[in-house]
Amino acid sequence: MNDRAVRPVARGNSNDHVRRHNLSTILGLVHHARGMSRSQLTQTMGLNRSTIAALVSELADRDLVREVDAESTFQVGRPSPIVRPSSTPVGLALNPEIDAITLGVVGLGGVVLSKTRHALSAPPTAERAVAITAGMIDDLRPALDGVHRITGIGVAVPGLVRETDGLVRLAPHLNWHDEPFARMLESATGIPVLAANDARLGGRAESAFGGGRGLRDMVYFNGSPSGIGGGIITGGLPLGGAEGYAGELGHTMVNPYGTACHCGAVGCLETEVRRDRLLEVAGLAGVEDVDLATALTTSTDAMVAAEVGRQLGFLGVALRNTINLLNPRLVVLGGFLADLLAADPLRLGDLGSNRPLAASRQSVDIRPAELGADLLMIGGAELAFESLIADPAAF
Amino acid sequence: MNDRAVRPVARGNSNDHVRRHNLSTILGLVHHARGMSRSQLTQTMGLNRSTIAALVSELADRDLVREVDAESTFQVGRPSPIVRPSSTPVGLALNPEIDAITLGVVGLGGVVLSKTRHALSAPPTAERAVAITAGMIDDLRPALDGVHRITGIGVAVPGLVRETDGLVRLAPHLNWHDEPFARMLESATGIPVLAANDARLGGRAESAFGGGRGLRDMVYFNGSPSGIGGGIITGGLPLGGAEGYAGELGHTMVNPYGTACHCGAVGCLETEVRRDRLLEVAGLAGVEDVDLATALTTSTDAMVAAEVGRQLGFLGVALRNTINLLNPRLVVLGGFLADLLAADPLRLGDLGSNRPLAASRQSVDIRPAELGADLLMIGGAELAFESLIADPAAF
DNA sequence: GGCAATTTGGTTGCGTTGGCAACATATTGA
DNA sequence: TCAATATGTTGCCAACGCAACCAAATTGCC
Repeated sequence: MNDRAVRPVARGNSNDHVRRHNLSTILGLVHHARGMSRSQLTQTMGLNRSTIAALVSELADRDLVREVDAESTFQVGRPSPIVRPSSTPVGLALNPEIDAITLGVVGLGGVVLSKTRHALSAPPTAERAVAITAGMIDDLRPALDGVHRITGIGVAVPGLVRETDGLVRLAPHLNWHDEPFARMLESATGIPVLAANDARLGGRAESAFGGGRGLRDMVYFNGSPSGIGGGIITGGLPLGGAEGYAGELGHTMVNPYGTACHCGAVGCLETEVRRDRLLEVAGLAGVEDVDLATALTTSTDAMVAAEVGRQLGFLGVALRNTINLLNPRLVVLGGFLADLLAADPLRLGDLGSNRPLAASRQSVDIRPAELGADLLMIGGAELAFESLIADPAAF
Repeated sequence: MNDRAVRPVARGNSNDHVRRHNLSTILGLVHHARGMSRSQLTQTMGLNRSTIAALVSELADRDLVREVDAESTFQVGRPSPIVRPSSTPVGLALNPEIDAITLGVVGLGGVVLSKTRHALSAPPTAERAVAITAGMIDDLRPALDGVHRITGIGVAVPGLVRETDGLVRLAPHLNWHDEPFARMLESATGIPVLAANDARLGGRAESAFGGGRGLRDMVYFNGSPSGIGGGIITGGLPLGGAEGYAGELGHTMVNPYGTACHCGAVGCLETEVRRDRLLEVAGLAGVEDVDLATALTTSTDAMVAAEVGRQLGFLGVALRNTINLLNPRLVVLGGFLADLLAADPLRLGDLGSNRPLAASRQSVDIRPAELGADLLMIGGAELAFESLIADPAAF
């Protein structure tokens, strides 16, 4: 591992890049804010009015944004037209799981237009997942043709994904090992495919449209039935690391005398903090459509309180490490970790003997996720929109 | 903490910015590579020859770089002149410690031109540190005047520093609490001052001129007599977090049954992995100028081996967490952690029951620091050069 | 030693592009 | 009607890419 890759950061900038950058910035702002007035754009970007007008009109010509008259601004002066994302471009978001494959059609602004769930009796192989997805997309096509344009497919994978090429290194519950899933789906559908870890995409979604809107530094912890993952945003950008494996919060060591984890280590967060154990002590094992949060908050059972306390203790260790390491402005807890937070909100606010350094602690908020069931659809679509937003003129 | 700061990332780009960006990129490349040929610059930046020539000549006019003839390139064709950083601009690097204040004069390219150590009998107050530093700078001025130009002062503080304004939140060993050190030194000297945590600056130095050259994702662990700190580089940039407190690797939980730490938590890395304990078991407590690495590697004492093993175990926990969280290409161990690594290099290569996820583990190297005693001078100077490199035309 | 091949530099001028300032105009609330 | 805010249009300027020319320096072959 001595390749010493020359960093491609050092790029020269030319006039071409300027326009690309400006178009990209406008589309990104409009996408994430779901619409802004032209004067707001002018202010935010610090460019001239005429320049903004020209840029917006180019985006409108390409049907990437639409200008609509503002209604009742309640302020003096000529009203500035609102620039909204066009509904023409859509991203497809895919989430293969052990018991189903979910495909979403998502518009700019993170609007989920439709969501289709294909139930499965057994975990699919990569080949089968590709075939099923291709079929689902074919079924969608009549409804999309002529109205929408697909910009790409973003896959939220419950496992480790090499983001450079979408190789699924390991998805333990799907039993996928080194499957070049993105490439496979790309050749089956002819649509550009990007893939990433599901929790990382959840983090991007929360950052763009959830509790992390406008924040440059946040961490998302996702608690799923099969484990704990995470997504980190620093400096306003998702933190990927060398190959896109960053954010594995579930494998933080929280208990040296804990259980052995499938990853080969001992006492990982995800071996100690588990949804199934909470269901078990709450007497909800096997029940469908459980409301874990209310079950935990209303329980008077000492066993439940003990297990909640135990798990919050371990979660606190991971929070402490993460806050010390990354100094985020916000930590978002999603999935069953939000239920755990609801069960004892004060516990994580203080963190007791797991206190991060005072300075970092004072500037951080710990909150439940705002986005619900559409989280992974929105996150996946962020991937699908990535190249569109990076260079709108190319579309 | 609900300020929801609007991210100032969304900046428009104008033609002015293009030139600024290009000048900055060239100066940054030349600084970090300590010289590149013009044709290399042309290739790396992807701009036209004439453009590079014009940009380089502007930098040369401002005496920020110098073009010298290349000697013996061993390849056909007209040799391309080497663009080297000029020695005129210098950054001052300051490192206040409990027993001394060290001030360095550093040229572009990270070349330490001089280093002055002012020994102290007791830890200085912030006021006294400012006064001493101002005196040291006055003493330097005759030698600098007419030859060098000071671009700024970068302070490496052994404590938590709010990087936005250089407020020292807490430097436990200096006993500083909320001292606006950067502002104080700025008004005393009239020179722009930036301050940051010492380990973070060490990480920047290793990233720019040490083992991390050219790598976009690395982590630096620094083991000092007073504790363990760290610096993180992701995507080629130092990771600061919301207020610049990121990188506190010393407060990762490694032992839930460990010692209480001054930070209020229990079992932090820096309470379990300590230089003084190593010195003690090696029978070197109180000895001056110890060579801990050789002492540890040559020792046949079982006590020494046991303590080394114990500490490497805890260090392994922190490494595992960090590698899982950040997926770095390289982990650099500095200070006494490098000695610990030397004592048993294989142990950290494997990490045993503290194995990071296979994918992240396969792509990471763990190596000792390359930069020696000048580490903090070089890191501090990086701060001092920051504004110069960001906008060379302003100087 | 001489010559071709190769690589890069120096200079100039042209064309393209994007951003900005200035002017005139439109819309709204008080 | 006025003040405030915003848009539309036009002409100018700065920066860069590129092409074309010539010059320079080096290697390697004859």
